[in-house]
Amino acid sequence: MNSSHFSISLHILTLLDQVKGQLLNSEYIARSINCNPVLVRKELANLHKHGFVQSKEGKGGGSTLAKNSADINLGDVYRAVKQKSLLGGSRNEPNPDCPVGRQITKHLNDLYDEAETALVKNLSSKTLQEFSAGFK
Amino acid sequence: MNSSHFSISLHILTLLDQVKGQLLNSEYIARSINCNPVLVRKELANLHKHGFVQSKEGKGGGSTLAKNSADINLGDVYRAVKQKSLLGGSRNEPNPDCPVGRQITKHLNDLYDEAETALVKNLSSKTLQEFSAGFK
DNA sequence: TCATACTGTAACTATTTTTATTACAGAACA
DNA sequence: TGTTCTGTAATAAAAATAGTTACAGTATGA
Repeated sequence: MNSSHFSISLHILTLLDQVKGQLLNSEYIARSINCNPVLVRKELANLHKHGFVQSKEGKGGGSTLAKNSADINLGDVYRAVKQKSLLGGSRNEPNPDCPVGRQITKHLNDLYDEAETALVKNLSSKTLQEFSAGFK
Repeated sequence: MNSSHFSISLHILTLLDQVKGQLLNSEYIARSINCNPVLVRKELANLHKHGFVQSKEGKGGGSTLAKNSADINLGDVYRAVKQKSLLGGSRNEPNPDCPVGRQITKHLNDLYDEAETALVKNLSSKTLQEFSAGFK
């Protein structure tokens, strides 16, 4: 993927959890993250698509969590946010005339899938509520 | 890190294991990977620094494994190759005036460290020999 | 009903990161 | 002593990422 998506999404979700149902707009969130509001809105669009947040358009609008933070686990967030494999994905095709080059993409993908599964499993053991509770 | 480093390093190590002690030069390796030979030499320099390969300069030179592939595990390779945290690392500092912004970097880093440890543990359960044996 | 303040999205620009290229000194070899 | 490598630096090109501008559509309330 691109790791900052996950950071930004988690930052957003944490903010939304902290304010308990209050609507936050993209400008406010962007100031906390210190990034562009459009980037926040794009990230929110993705979180919305995956059912983590609800948004309200128009004046006084903003976003809020669509479910209880205890029911959101970080592995699910990771999967929702993920765009491409964490490892892997070189831009050049290895040489098909080389026995190693011909097969390595598949072998690497298998390896990466397994490794990433282990990572996601770890993340899945934590809820947003737990993560958010660490902030005082 | 930058995931292609790991892919390239593993590709190199696999090639070196396949030819069992024969010296391979960076040009040959680069053709299999389909990348620039200088990139291969840089990657080899790092693998050399971490004791995975030996190199011989001069005419007829090249590289070879510095130890038995059964004694190289993929978690160690990952750690040798890793340059920065897999997740995390956004380029802007979150807002220190926001309670969430002020603390999130640390919280994210802790989270990422644990998740990455799970991933490395998975990789560590596999040796280069096993990986390389998958190629026929 | 109209000004205001949002979201959602697209198009474009800027910045940063990654990869490729060029170049060359020094090593080993025949 | 010419050739073929490594090792490394400097630079250029390409790709990925983030930021900006712009604007249509939606809700709000004076």
